[in-house]
Order: sequence, then structure tokens, then C-alpha cells
Amino acid sequence: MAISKDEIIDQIKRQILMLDLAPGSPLDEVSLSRQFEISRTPMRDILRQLAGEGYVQLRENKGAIVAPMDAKSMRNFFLTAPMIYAAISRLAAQQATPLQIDKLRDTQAHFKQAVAAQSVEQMVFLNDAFHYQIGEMADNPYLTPSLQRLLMEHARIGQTFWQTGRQENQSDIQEACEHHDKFIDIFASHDEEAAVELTLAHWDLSRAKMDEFIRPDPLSLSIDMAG
Amino acid sequence: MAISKDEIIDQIKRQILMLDLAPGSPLDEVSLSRQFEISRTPMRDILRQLAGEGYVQLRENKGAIVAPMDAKSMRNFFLTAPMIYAAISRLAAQQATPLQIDKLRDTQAHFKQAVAAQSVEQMVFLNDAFHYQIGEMADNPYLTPSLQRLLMEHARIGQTFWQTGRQENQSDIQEACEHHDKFIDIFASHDEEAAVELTLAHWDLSRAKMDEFIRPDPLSLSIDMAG
DNA sequence: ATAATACATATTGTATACAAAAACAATCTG
DNA sequence: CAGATTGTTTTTGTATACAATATGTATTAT
Repeated sequence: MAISKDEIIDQIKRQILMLDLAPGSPLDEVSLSRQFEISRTPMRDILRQLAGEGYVQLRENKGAIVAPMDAKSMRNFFLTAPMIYAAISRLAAQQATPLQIDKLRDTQAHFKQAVAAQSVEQMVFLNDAFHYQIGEMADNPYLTPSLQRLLMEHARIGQTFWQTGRQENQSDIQEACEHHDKFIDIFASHDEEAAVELTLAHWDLSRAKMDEFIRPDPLSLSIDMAG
Repeated sequence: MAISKDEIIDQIKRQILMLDLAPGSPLDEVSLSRQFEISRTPMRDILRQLAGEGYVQLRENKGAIVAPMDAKSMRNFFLTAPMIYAAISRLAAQQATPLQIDKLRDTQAHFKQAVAAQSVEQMVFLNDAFHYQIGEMADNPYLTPSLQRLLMEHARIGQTFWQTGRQENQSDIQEACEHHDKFIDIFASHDEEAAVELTLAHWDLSRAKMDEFIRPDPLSLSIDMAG
């Protein structure tokens, strides 16, 4: 076998986060197992694990599909994210260890490189990793599965945030980056209230862009009704 | 095959909830597959699914164990449960459909029978089912996985609540049962605030008994230090 | 022409054989 | 006797063949 099971899982996760695998699209066991050069058995294991983490949905006798993104899941996302994010941040501020903070600093360094390089894929992935590590600091097995699903959805909905095409995005990305630096300082000083406050600010920043993604500006072209 | 995969999953879940399968105890693929008269492949599927729902933990090359119950997970449970329960109840009050409320009434009827029959196993199981159905009303895929794990832990920690041995438990069980009736009325009238309030009262009631389970009254026997 | 049914094909589910890894025991060495 | 090492046993991981289910297509009857 060329690559390990965990690497395959990471690759598929990344493809889902980047929308390379579209929400709702079917995942065929045979073609996937051929693609990664393993047999169907371990590939089925992988799909089961991805289903457990919310990345895919299994349907009895009908195979797996990438977790869909419909109006209802959007609504639930916006309803739930601030509460869980705030709770996770508070716990992280309580319990963060020096080792974990160092690891977070490391991720943030890589994140800054991605920002400098204007690599959308790297920014999406490293931002996800940054917040996932905050989840590890919180170290709460009851909240982690919710956080994981929220971060997946956040990455998928928040694509446009990192697009460097438009000038106005640059300053937002910069501000998000500064938030990350502040997160690190706050966790290091175990300031719970500041952690919650910053979390909500960070959420508001990203939320505006997500609204645009969901309800983009209408096309300016006039349409000939005569057809 | 004698029984279906879902039934096997339910049976194992029930055994875990009832502590018939002790936290941390190993689950051997071969003996389990022999026990349920299926081959290893579908049994591995089942273990993967149970792992995804938090009932068991998978360890690379070392098989599965029943989700452990250590001091840390207890702490996290008490920290997290009220928040998630309250959020779920609020959403359930917002969105409950008549059909779902009927189903909840049905479960409550069975629950009352279990109370009358003083069947601990049935009470634990139907109480879990009742609150699981509230989770379905909330219909929020980001909170559901957290709720599921909390309910599992609640059932395991809350065993003593339903023990009918001591007289004082009877009135608590009765009160919990009345709470359930009130839940149904509140969801039917979509009263969010009342739902949250009742949820916290219900939590407080069960919490006292859980404290006893974790930190029971010390044995009254005097111990001969001379050994 | 449309609907329904039967057939063909593709895809998932299961069983089993084999490979790899971990756990255990016994032997050897210092 | 303690510790390490090797060989055996047990358990998990993987590959593949076969069965069952779902899907698509063509044919037939109304």
C-alpha cells in the first residue's frame, strides 16, 4: 500500500472542505478504493469513520454521499455555532497547556505564510486546523463532535472569505489573522471572559462574508424577457 | 442471519447503557460475531458505527473498548449537559410537530408502565428514548451528536436514580415522570422559555442522585486498623 | 403511446481466507 | 533472580469471491 489510511482520510476531508467533492455527491466504494490503491474493505472502514465525524452520510444499500448543504443545515449552523464556539473557547482558556499553546503558535505561523502566499486552499485548511486545535484544548468529548461538524460546515460556507480576488477581503483576512494572535495570548493568560468576547468578534467578522456566500449580489445583467 | 444489524446495535447500546458491558471493557470482534451469528465484517461495521456515536472507542490494532468513564469525562459531563439540554429543549419547543408530540406521548405512556412495574431496565431505556426524541424534535445535526453522547453518559451515571430499593427514590421518580408530562404540554404550546426552565429543573432533580452515585455515603463499618 | 413487468447491470453487503500486528510465554543470558 | 529476547498464540487488518439489493433498460400488454 502506497499511503496510510489516515492520509487517505485527511485527503478526502480536505477535498470535502474545499468543495472539490460537492455536497451531496455520491462516493463510490470501488472507484475510491481503486483511486487510493486499497481494497474495498479498508475503504468501507474509512467511509464509516468519515460518517461518524459527519463528513459523509451513509445510506443503507445505497452507498455514501458527501454531507449535503441544504437550507435547513445552514439555519442550524448559524443558530448553533456561536454557542458552541464560545463554550469551547471558555474551556480552552481554562485548560490550555503550554505545549498546546506552542502547537497553536506553530499552526498560526504556517497560517500567516498561507496568507502571505495568498493560497486559498492553505488558508482554509490551516484556519480549520487552528480552530480544531482550540477544540483539543477544551478537551471535552461531549462538545468535540459538535465542534467538528461546525468547523466542517464553516470551512465549506466560508470559502469566499479567503478569496483574494477582491481588495476588501484583504483587510478582513488581516483582521482574522490578528484575532488568531490574540487568541493565543488570551489562552496563555487563561482569561476566560476575553476568550468568549474575542470568539464572538471573530464569529461576527466571518459571518458577514458567509451571508454574501449564501445570498450573493444579484447579477447586474438585464435579462430579455422575450426569450 | 437471525436478527438484523440494527437490532444488534440496539442490543449492544442497551447493554452499554445498563452497565452490563462495563466502561473500558474490551469488545472482541470474534466472540461478538459468534454471539450474534454474523461474520466479522458486519460486526466490524457495527463497531465502527458505535464508535461514531461515542458508545465505544477504537484503538488501532488493539480492538474496541466500551467508552470509559473516568473522572475527567464526569467533570465534562456535568459541565456540558445543562447547556446542551437547554439548547435542545428550546429548539424542540420552537419546532415540535404534532406527529412528534404524539410519538413522545406514546413513549411517555410506556415509561409510566415501566415506573408502575418498577422495571429499572425499562425505566432507564425509555427515559433515554424520551430525551432522544426531544433531540429529534430539535432537528439540529450539529447538536445531536453531543446530545447523544450526553444521554449515554446520563443513563450510565444515573443508574441509581431508578433503583426502587429505597423509599425516597419513589417520589423523585414520580417527579421526573411529572416533568415528562409537562415537557409534552410545553412542546405542544411552543413555549420556549418554559421549556428551558423545566429542563433545568429536570436536570437539578437528576443531578442530586448522580452526585450520590459518584460520591456515595461512606460505609458505616469501623475498620480495624491493626489488620 | 404509456405503464408495468421482467431482465440485465451495477453497486453494496457478507463470508472467508490470508497477512500483519500485538500480547503472551518460555527460554536464555547476565 | 532480573531482564531481555525469541517463538508461539491470539487478535486485528486486508483482499477477494460470492450473495443480495437497487437501478436502469427493454419489451410487452393495454
